[in-house]
Amino acid sequence: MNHSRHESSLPPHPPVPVVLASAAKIQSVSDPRENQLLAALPAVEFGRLAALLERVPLPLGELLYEPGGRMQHAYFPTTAIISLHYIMENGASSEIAGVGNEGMLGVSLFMGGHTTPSTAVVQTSGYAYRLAAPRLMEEFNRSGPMLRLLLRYSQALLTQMAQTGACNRHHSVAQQLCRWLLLTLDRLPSNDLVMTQELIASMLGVRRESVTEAAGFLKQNGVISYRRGHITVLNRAGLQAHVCECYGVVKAEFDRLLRDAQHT
Amino acid sequence: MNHSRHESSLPPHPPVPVVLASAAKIQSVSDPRENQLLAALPAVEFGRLAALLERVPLPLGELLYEPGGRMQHAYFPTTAIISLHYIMENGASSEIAGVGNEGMLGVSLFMGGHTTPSTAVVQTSGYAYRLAAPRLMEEFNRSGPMLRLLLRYSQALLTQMAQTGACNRHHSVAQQLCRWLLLTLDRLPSNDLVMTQELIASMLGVRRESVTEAAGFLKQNGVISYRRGHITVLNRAGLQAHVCECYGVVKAEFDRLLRDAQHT
DNA sequence: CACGCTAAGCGCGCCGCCGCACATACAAGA
DNA sequence: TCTTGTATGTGCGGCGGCGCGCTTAGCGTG
Repeated sequence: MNHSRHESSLPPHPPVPVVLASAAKIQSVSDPRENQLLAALPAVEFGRLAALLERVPLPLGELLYEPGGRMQHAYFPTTAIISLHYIMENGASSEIAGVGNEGMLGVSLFMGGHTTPSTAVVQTSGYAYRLAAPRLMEEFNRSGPMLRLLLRYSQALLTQMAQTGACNRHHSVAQQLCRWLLLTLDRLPSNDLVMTQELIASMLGVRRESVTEAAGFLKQNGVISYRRGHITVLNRAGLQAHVCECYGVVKAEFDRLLRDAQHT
Repeated sequence: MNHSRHESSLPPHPPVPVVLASAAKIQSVSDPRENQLLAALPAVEFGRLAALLERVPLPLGELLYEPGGRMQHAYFPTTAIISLHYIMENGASSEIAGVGNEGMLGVSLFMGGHTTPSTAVVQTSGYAYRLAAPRLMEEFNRSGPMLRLLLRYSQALLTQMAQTGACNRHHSVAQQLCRWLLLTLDRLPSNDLVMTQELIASMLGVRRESVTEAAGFLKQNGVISYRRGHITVLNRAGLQAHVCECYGVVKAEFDRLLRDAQHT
């Protein structure tokens, strides 16, 4: 059910250099295949790319892309999570999609627009492999597995965005918080997220106090616990009991993507 | 500014066979290039496709796709408008994107998922050219202008979805109504839309009464007028005065798509 | 021409979320 | 240990949108 690669066997994050707290597998072998898209590539294609991939640390809050900018790299997160935001003229913001080890940042590179109106910011610190835009395009233009994989991922991303939009309209803050926590959990090796309520609020596009209330509710039910900047999920099933259907739809689409990718 | 191909020079729709009311250009030459994507194709590619395109009438309300189904054709609307919906478990629905003569229905065909969780229904009756899925794929797989054009369109669609999602979160029903009217207007040859408030409500994902209220406000300001099932825009600038930024962003992205397509 | 269907208008009370203004913690650094 | 910054908790009034039930009115049909 949980498609993350390891259970909660990791030690809790050291509290101090928060920025690198999630660079969990520092002492383990670092392998681009921790990213599931890269892992889904056939050996030939992966071999071609492996030497071109550059492992980079992504500290919390780093801006990877701003509207109007020009992207130089695609990013394939392994332990990091990147959040795609919209920031509206009045300053209000919403997350429109998240990118973790199941995906990549930079679909606009091969979609051809070169720019998007969204902002990309690191939501959970960690590592990613990045690939220079021209290298990505070379591989994409071979019209082989890479093209098919990236297009397939784009569709999953599309689904995520559409579902998030509908969820914004029809579901409560508590439901959306559950959705967000579950999606984030699926991208993390542990049950502990380094995250303030304020940040979550800006993701969901709601008031910080609304998050406090929803989080308080979950805490009372023993689903989560938290302290200053950390949230620990105690009971995953509890989250699933309160979440709306949107989580399941998005999750199913990502699962399908990776299943399909087996026979690419 | 208004990129529709003709001004409001058409006669008002005949009231009776509402279903075909917008098949406005029945007596004029029918040309696939009324669809702007097809028009943007270089002559060679267009020539290859022209014989494979089949002109079909799309009556109001026709379901072109349902979740879990398998799409057999891509549709390139000329006078019709297709709406992509999400229908949630509790029956609530939201439009996540619209497709008019600026685009196509069926990106999932070449994205590779073959299915999407959304529903496609005819929002404004009219005509479209359809292309059998295998024919679309053959052209797409030539990795030529068609591929680049469709990918570029996918990105515009992505932008539209993301923007709609954020708009759902942060803007009022009145603003969203203006956005919806303007986007629809841009896809129509006239200023008259055949549309009940009930239908608009289900698109925006709000109560019918909320639409009534917003529409009443616009009517009082002389921006629109309406009667049973028809809405006429009297003052386009008035709509733009009340709309949120979201319209402009989506519009700009479509314009950019078509501008880029010139040098494809 | 009268009927009936359906679109549109209206008025409740209600609820969820907002915006604001505070009051409390907690944790890092001096 | 004390200070200070920041994260979290809480309580208010207000408002936008909901759900409901009902009325009014346009339009096609018989």
